[in-house]
Amino acid sequence: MPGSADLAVVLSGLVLDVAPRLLGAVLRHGDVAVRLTEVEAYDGPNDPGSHAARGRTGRNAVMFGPPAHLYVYYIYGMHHCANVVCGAEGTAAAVLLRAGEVVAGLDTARRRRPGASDRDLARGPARLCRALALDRTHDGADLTGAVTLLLPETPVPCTLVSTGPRVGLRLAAVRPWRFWVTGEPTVSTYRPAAPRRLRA
DNA sequence: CGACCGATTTGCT
DNA sequence: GCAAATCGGTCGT
Repeated sequence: MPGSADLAVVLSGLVLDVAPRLLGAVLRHGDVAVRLTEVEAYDGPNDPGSHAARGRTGRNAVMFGPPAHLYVYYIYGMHHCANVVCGAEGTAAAVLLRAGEVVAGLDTARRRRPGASDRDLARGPARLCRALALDRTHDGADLTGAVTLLLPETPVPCTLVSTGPRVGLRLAAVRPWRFWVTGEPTVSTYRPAAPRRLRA
């Protein structure tokens, strides 16, 4: 039976091994809980698509810290996205939590996402943060306090895990480091990275 | 200090 | 299908 002590051990592994093991895990904040159905791996400074690609900065410092902590960043002036820090301390690997299914606190999640269908409540990285009310104040939080992560008792079998290119990146999007539970309706729709607008 | 741009979502055409 | 919304991180002058 996986206790909280095991979490950091599991997450300290190689990010490509850890990412699929997060599928089916339950992330809880307050009364809202989300079962993860889609994640994306980022491999620290070795990965051109990672926030850590250009070394440690004020924003990404948490990525360089110990595993089993939350890295939450703010983007596009209006959205938050949450990652779970993986790998040994100093490796700066992380797994972006792209989508999930709300399995508890449905009413609270619906209030936070007015107009959204239940399926869409946490379908997308920024939507997931909105449903769980995660923001920059949770950056660096360990996963045993206000926010918890519970690994599945039995991992989602690899026959039910699909992989594909990462979403929304300009660089290295082609690496098949996105993992999702095959057939899950809460998985976000694939969108290739937007082409750069030509400058006049 | 100024300019550029992003691991997105939403709404309108 | 496409562009707007909106701001902090990062880099160049």
